[in-house]
Amino acid sequence: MGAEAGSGLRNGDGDAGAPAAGRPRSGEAHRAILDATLELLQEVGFSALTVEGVAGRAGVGKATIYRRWPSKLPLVVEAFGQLPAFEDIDTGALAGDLKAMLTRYLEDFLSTPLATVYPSLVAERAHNPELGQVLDPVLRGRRRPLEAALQRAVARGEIAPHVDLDLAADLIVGPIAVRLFFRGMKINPGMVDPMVDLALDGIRRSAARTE
Amino acid sequence: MGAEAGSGLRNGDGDAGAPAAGRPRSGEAHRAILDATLELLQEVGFSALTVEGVAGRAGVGKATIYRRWPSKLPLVVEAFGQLPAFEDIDTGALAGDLKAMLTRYLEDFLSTPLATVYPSLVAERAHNPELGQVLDPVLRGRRRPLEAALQRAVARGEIAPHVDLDLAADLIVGPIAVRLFFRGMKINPGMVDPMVDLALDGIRRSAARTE
DNA sequence: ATGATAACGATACGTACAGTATCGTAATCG
DNA sequence: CGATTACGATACTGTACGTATCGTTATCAT
Repeated sequence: MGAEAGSGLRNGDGDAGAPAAGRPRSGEAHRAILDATLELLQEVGFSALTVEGVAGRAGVGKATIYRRWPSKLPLVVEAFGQLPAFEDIDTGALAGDLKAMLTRYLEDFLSTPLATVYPSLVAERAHNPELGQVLDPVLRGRRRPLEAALQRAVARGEIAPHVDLDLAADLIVGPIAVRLFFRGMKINPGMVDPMVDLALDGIRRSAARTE
Repeated sequence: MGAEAGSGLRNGDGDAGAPAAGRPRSGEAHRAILDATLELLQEVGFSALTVEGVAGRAGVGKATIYRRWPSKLPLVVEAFGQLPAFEDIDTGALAGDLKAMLTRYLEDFLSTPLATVYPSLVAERAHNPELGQVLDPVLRGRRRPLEAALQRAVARGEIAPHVDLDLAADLIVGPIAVRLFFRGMKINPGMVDPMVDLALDGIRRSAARTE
């Protein structure tokens, strides 16, 4: 459950300390398994991914996989952790930061299996609390750059100090999540600018009192 | 693929027209299957739901299920269609409408399997285009009341006429979707008001010019 | 060197479930 | 009343999970 290899009883390559008797685990096999997992996730998606398929693609026995990961799910979680997340970009202004970061992130969705793996893990977590405990820290780390940009904006005075930044981050990411996962819309980098602008300025007409 | 029973070649109970020879399909069995599907979805979630389990719970043979739905997925889609969606509430003001509708909707998440079924279907659709064609119209219908409330606000002058209402709806729903599905947060009706307020007013400080 | 240990790829196995096919039975139409 | 079709039940095939067991190979301790 650590940040390293998972829940195997042995150490793969990093994390020296215990000497360990017998043949050490092959870091090469470890990487081959994760690479094959990502490849197959991209090709067939999560639900059609089989451990036997991963073993075959990686040139590895099934036991070698089950020796490291207790089931298909933790394996996919670890492979998912290697996919790109938000990357912090500091343009000096909130709107510029957000637009640059989101544009970059959406590009990753076109070149990686993020678009299929992400919802699969989320769906599994919906009725699998254990997965949540492993997945949530990963997801939280992925959006930290977004929170950093918002904090810079507070320091700059662009955001009022009382604003809930956690909620603000959800407001920024929300429309993308909805369109990508719930509505299956194609990803178009041109949709980023109006999205960010609306989240920053709000839906309601600012210069009109209703009554 | 219609709005009725799915893709069976016979008609269940509604839609008179063809006389049909032989024993008619049992509407009772139809309902028992859908009810059992929803029960099991709530109990074990989507991925652990088996057609055999549904048949057993419904007191029905497996063939009776496959005679009406070609596979597990369309069955779940139809069961999903019976779950509650947004309900239009007109309070006379945009903020009131949205807060009331979202509060009501979140309550439904606590009393139905919405919270597990929704992400499961979405995940499956991510790498299953056929499902998207069946699911998307259902999802679009579910949020129509939300769009209606936004249109009323435009007519009232609460929203500037040039605002993209489709995007605005995503901005309203986004934070809930993110928190519920991606972050696995508990549902708290008290989170609705600040959520709506932030989406309406925007993240950026309105009375401050950055430079 | 050599023996103990453990991972390696390969493969066989038991279990579970999807989806199909086939029972004998029951309901509806002409 | 006979033709037709759905019914619940059950047997069947195929696939994939997860476990166990091959003989082999790499590393450590002696």
